[in-house]
Amino acid sequence: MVSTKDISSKKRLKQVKLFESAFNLFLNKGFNETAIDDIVKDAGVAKGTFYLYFKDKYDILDRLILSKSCMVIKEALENTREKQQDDFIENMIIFIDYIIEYFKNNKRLLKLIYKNLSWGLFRRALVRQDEYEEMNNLKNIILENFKNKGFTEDEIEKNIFMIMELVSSVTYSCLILNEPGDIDSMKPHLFNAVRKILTK
Amino acid sequence: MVSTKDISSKKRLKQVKLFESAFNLFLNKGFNETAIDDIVKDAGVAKGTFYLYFKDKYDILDRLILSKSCMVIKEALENTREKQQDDFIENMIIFIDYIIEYFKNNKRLLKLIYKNLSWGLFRRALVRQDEYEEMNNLKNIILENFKNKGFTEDEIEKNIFMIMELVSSVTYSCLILNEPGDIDSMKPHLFNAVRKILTK
Amino acid sequence: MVSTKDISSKKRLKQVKLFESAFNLFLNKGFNETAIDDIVKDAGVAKGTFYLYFKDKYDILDRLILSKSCMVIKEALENTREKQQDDFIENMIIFIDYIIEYFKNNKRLLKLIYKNLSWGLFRRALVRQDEYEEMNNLKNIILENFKNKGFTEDEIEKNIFMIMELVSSVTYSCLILNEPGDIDSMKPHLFNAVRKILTK
Amino acid sequence: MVSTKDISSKKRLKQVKLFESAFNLFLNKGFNETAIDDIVKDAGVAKGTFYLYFKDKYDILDRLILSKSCMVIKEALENTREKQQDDFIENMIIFIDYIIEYFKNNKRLLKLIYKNLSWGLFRRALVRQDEYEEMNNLKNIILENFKNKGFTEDEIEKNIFMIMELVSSVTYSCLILNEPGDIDSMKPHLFNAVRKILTK
DNA sequence: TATGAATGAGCTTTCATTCAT
DNA sequence: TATGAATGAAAGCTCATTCAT
Repeated sequence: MVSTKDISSKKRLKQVKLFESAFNLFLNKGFNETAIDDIVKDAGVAKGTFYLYFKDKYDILDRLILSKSCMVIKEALENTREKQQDDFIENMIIFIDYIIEYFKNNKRLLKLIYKNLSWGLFRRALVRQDEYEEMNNLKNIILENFKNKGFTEDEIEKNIFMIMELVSSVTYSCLILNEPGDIDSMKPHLFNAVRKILTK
Repeated sequence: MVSTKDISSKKRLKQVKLFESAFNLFLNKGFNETAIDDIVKDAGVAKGTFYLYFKDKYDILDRLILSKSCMVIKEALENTREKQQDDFIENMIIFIDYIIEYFKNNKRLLKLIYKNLSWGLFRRALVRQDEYEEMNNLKNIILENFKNKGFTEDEIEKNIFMIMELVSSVTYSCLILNEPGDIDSMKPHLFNAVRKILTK
Repeated sequence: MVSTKDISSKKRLKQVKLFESAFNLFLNKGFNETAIDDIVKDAGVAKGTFYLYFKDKYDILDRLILSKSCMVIKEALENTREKQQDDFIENMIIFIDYIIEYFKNNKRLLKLIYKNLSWGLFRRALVRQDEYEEMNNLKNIILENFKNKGFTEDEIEKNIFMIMELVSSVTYSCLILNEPGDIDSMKPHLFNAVRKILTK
Repeated sequence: MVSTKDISSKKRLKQVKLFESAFNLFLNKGFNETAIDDIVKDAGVAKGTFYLYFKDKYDILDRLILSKSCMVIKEALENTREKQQDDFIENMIIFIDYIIEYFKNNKRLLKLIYKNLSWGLFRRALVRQDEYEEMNNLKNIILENFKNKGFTEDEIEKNIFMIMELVSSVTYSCLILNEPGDIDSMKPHLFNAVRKILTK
């Protein structure tokens, strides 16, 4: 006899398999170069099954990007909490550095999610409070600390947004296009800029 | 009697027509949604003629982006020279503001060239000295002035690069995604960040 | 109710229809003059269906040639066995004559498969033992008999090869190009040559 | 002042250049893979000029094959006359061996002209008495000698035709397809077959 | 004679999506 | 839920040939 939970698991299994197959193929072949056919063959399910769980190729990509981005940000936040400093600006630098180092080792993931690694995503990730309660707490701590420095809440949000845009855009350019050079020689200037932006 | 120049003009005419048709279609329908068929029909030439002048759809896009970006940058530089201030940081702000305002009125162009409006492109534009001699002069003036402020040449290049990335990325996000809000309420913070980055 | 076999049959039906359409069109219009479009229209299936069953136009041609060649050779072998003589050389002549007569009535087929009607094909046909068990038996009998005549196995293979090349090439020339004349006035000389080659 | 002959030479020059370019490209890229565009670019003339001298791509191929085949046959005949033996069958073997050895060193040429290297071509070559007077003399000698052996003229022509077909077809198969093996291990059997056919 | 820009029908191939089972 | 055969519009691109100059 099979329990309801087992059926649900079995059902979920195909979805998970499709998700993983799509992820691997997008990373290795690229999004445009991957056909639905490739995904279902890799996942070992029928073509129709794909459309049972996902609207289309862009649907699975979006979900993939959200999932992977959340993971990276969560990791970065956890790492920052572990190494927590007194100076909140330095915590920000640690957070940024973790993300940069992560993508240095996962360039293909960076390529895939680049266009969506932004404040918007960050916000979406923070909103999913059921999954990331802890993130929310941390976020509040960050906000609190900047307020103490004399920033308004609007200023904080906009500055964080700008920093996210700056960092992701520079990281992408250095790691993927090697423009204007390698990320390591860029880091001091980037961190410097971040520090300046965050200083009243 | 038809002069050699006229023949050459006639020849060029089709290329120009293709260029314009592609530009309009890319803007209105989007790049992926525009077929070569659409371009040649709009230009009123045969399909083969397209391949006489362009390698493929990406070739015409690249040339389009380069051409339009150069134009915007040139305009911005000219405008900056006209309104030239004593303070070079303020000149930079004027330059940036011009570009932002330009794209505020040409959102679809921004969408099209976003991924390529970067320092790399700027550099390519500057390199075309025959076309943009004046730009080169201005660039030298800028470099000279920052050196006086105590920046090394490396610092200048990297900071300008970061500012370009920051500005383009924030402009795109605000104008196209309206994220985290409208560009006008972002501007003060953005300009503030730029000023901080450019201050020793 | 539809059995599994019926579903499979239905599936196969389109492939068979494509096969037949391609065969007729190749015969009547020629290979190069036949477009995939022509084939699918004639078969009454969608273009994509063609690529479900065949890699490309050359794939269907190859399979067509193999199938038709096997058929002719099989018929010729069966006919030879029916009219079997004591003298093995005469059996060979009967075999050859059957093939010549066959193509006399199917000149367009000869045109289509000529380049591939060779010892290589013959060997491939013989190898398909599951489909042509009887052919294998006959082949063994032939080999056995020539060995008795004092030929080495190497000699037999090479002589059979040469005869196949000679016959197919002369048949093609006479039937298709009428060069140097009609096949019937060529036959005595051709058979004579074959007899000489097969005589120690 | 330019003489009529010079103009004619100049005119001929482009034709010759086209001929040579086509030959090299057909050999190196293959006939189907060579576009008229490739030929005219290589020859350094305009596209329209091609159609001034040749009907189409097949026209230039035909002329190429005829020209090159005549050359090979002429060389083979000259070589045979030099090494002339008393036995006319052995002269035939020398003639055949020369052609085989020639193509062993020019496999790509063999590939190109194979379908047309036949008795028909041989006859066409012999017919061009103005260009190949000597060939005609030799041909007559051959005919004379076989008549002495008791062959009718019809028998001679048909046997020579069969031998040409046999040799070219076997040579092609061995050299290009390596089927059923290399040409050198085939030669003894081939020459043996030729001798048998030519023996009353 | 010579040019070469222009043609445009034609090609093969892809692939997201559907739907009867 | 799950299948996978079938679809067919649409894509990018080629190239022999023409013709005004």
